[in-house]
Amino acid sequence: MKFPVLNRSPLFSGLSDTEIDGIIDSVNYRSRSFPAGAMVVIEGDDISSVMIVLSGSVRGEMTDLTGRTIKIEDIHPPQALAAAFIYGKEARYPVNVIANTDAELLIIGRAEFLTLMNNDRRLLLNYLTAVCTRALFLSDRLRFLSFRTIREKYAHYISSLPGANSGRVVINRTQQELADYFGVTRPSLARAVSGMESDGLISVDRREVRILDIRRLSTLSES
Amino acid sequence: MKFPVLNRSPLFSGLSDTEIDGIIDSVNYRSRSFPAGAMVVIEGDDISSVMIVLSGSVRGEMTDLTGRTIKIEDIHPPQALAAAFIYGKEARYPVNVIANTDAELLIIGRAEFLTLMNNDRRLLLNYLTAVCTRALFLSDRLRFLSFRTIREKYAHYISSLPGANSGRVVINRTQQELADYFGVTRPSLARAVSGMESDGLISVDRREVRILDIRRLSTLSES
DNA sequence: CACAATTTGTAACAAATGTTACACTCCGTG
DNA sequence: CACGGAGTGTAACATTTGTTACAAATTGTG
Repeated sequence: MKFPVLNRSPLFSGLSDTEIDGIIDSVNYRSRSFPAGAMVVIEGDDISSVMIVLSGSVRGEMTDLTGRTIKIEDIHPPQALAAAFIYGKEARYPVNVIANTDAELLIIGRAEFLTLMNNDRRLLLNYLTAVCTRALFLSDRLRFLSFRTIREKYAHYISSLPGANSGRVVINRTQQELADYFGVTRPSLARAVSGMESDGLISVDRREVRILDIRRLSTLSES
Repeated sequence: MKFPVLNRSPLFSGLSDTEIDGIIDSVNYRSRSFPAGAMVVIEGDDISSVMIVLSGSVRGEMTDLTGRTIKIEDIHPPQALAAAFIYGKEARYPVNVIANTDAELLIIGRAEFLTLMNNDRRLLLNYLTAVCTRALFLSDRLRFLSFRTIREKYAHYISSLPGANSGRVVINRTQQELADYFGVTRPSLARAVSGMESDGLISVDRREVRILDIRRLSTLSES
């Protein structure tokens, strides 16, 4: 097999090694090596290809106005770069991508990847699943960040958990993880939660929350 | 033509009326009428079909813990419901959808719509463009909401506008629109901007902004 | 059981933002 | 020109959140 790592990619899941080889060979692909530290793509570049990390690792970095960089995330084989953006209107890379180590990337033009998807329904469904799941994830995050107060975020969060109707839910994250999820600091979250408890809205025992006053819980943002 | 409104849908753009008819007829579709006020889908329902509004209009509504509803958006012909989520893992409607007026919806099963896309490359590309563009939009919004301070959001916003390199940009939105985009109130935005001006970071004349001190502009969040 | 690491609760103060209200400029209209 | 609306600048005060620090509770481990 040419690129053995691909059979662990969600994009090619359900396909045999032979089929993957056949698909890759049927198209005009390139593979390109980058030495450690090399720029793979520059923020603002047009996204014209699917780029899949085959070996090594790369990282996304945002650039500050002064040129200072902030690391966003590492991308390891067999993940793809900006997979959910490829066919977007005027899609551009939102960040710089730099090789952490010597790295090799598989590059397939966007039109040719479209042909591949057209020829294999499983590949198409795999890609659609990836993009739609990403959109779901982003939309979910956006909902929580758009709530103003921590109380609102917390109220909506616990009411979305299984068991909310029965008035008793269990949060399966640490407070720190939940705070990160909400985009707030942990002490602030703890303060908001204990405030809601002393207001009689909920009753908290560590990760177990009982909903005491549904009506006020939902209207707290207006009072 | 069976459903004339479809030729104005981005999903079918580039296809002739005859082709659209052919595509629809080749698949097992349903069209369903809802009287004004009827529930079209319930929050949490599995997304198993593509649903396109053919006539009338429907609205998305979030439900509060008490049952109070908050209107999210209206959906008019020929828009689709939750188009970017259809193929997501365990995709569920994030909101209730209710008919504003008597409304008719075209319903095509998700697997069958996949077949349609497999048979027509233009349809496939149209759908991919829609989903990816949506992911881009969500990702962009998420970036701004994840900046802590208004100054940071504003700094990143103006530095992403054309002309930022020349040190002079023009914002083509009202202050109110920009404040909504950032998820803050207008007076707060105005205060942050005038604070940055009196700190010598920028010079503002209504919608025209000159960048005076790029270095400090990007480090303001740490001071 | 003793111990360390993790997680959570809480407090005091600083910083940022929301809220409300009002004045001012710009611009189109009668 | 007078008028009104839209957009903007600004101020005072309340509220919320961040920051920092430390204590208490829980969990895992030898």
